[in-house]
Amino acid sequence: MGTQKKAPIGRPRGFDADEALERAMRVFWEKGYEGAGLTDLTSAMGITRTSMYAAFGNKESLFRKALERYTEGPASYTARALREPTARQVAAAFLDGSVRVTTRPDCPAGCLGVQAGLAAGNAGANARDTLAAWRNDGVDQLRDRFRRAVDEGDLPPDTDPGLLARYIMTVANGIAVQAVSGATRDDLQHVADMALRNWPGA
Amino acid sequence: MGTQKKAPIGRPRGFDADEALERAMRVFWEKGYEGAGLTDLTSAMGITRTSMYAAFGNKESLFRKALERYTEGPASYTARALREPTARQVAAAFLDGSVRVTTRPDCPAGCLGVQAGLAAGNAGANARDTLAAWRNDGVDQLRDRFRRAVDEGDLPPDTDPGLLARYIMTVANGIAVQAVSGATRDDLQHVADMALRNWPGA
DNA sequence: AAATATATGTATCGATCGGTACGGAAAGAG
DNA sequence: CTCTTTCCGTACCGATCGATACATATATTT
Repeated sequence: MGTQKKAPIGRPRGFDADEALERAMRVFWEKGYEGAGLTDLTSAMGITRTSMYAAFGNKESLFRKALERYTEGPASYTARALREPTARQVAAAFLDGSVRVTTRPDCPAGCLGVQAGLAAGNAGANARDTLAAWRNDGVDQLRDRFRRAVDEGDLPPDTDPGLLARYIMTVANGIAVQAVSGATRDDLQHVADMALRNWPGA
Repeated sequence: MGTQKKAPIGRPRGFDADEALERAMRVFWEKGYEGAGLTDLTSAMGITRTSMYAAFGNKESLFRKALERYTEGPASYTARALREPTARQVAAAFLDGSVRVTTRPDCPAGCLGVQAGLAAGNAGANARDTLAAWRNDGVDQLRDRFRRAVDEGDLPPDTDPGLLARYIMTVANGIAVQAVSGATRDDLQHVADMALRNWPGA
């Protein structure tokens, strides 16, 4: 008994959709939304155009799913950082995570959420807006967490949680740009440390 | 006597090349290298494809010239900042300039040197590398200036000029990303101020 | 077995990409 | 004037863009 998964009707797909999405994420990460062609994507995914469209809809929705996977995979340090006990530890974990992810030797340099589409033509406008919303969502999450820290007395009462969140995200975004410019992990870890030397209240 | 400019032989061009380059720069700034099509560029420049190729070579060299114009125009705050008397003032002028340029109401949001091509496909690889070199050149200039400040006793002798330069550029790059994410000039000015609170030695 | 439903592979669509061939137009040189 | 040089406008090139039509293959359902 229990929920036995019934085999879906029709011919089963001949590839692992998760694995294919992972590959697509890497391509978007490395080449950006507009720079990643369907040929790049499908050849990296190991499937044909037809299979991609059947499984993921179109390029734009493939990109959105790839961004979700990025959020829950490489960028999961964000959610972990938010659970740190103090605001200072939240900020440190967030920046350290940014440094590590943007300089992983087995992944493209930089951050998918930044470099996949800061500026775009008509074809990439939706992806660009999706990414801007993604980044702003990160700021909001940090702000809410810092607001709680103020309420709890973890941060001084005159602290501006929104400003602090914007500041941390700004440094993280800058780290992503520097990573794709060739800065090393050591370089950026020192930058992240320096960015936290002016932490309020301590 | 004197250098009297002799009219060039052949039909004179019917447009202002500087003005056309300025327009092209705006398009690259707004849409990025890959996102800016020849149709976007030439229609904004007010000239035909043929005239563009005759005057600027091709898309890539047009982009390089547009980046030079950006350096000497909107991004000229960098050269001015480097001439400030103290390292602290250099850093403050550089970040303030970043904030102002990336949030000008009459220009696209963000920084051309960042958003025009962080990630790119094969077609934009050269532009991406050109931009990375441009950003790294900025870091080098800041580092040299801070190194001089250490020599002059303006900064403590144990200061790492390269780290300080990387830090300032990281914040500036992050400001550019945040500007294109919708952050306001006030938001980012506060971020810039916060980034300088941990200035070494004072 | 036949019927149905989904996946795959090929071959291609119209649109757009960056780049150009070619002929006419507008200037100086003779 | 004619000749030469350069610029401009049209019309077009092959390549690539994202997306699809169609036939075939492989599964479940009846």
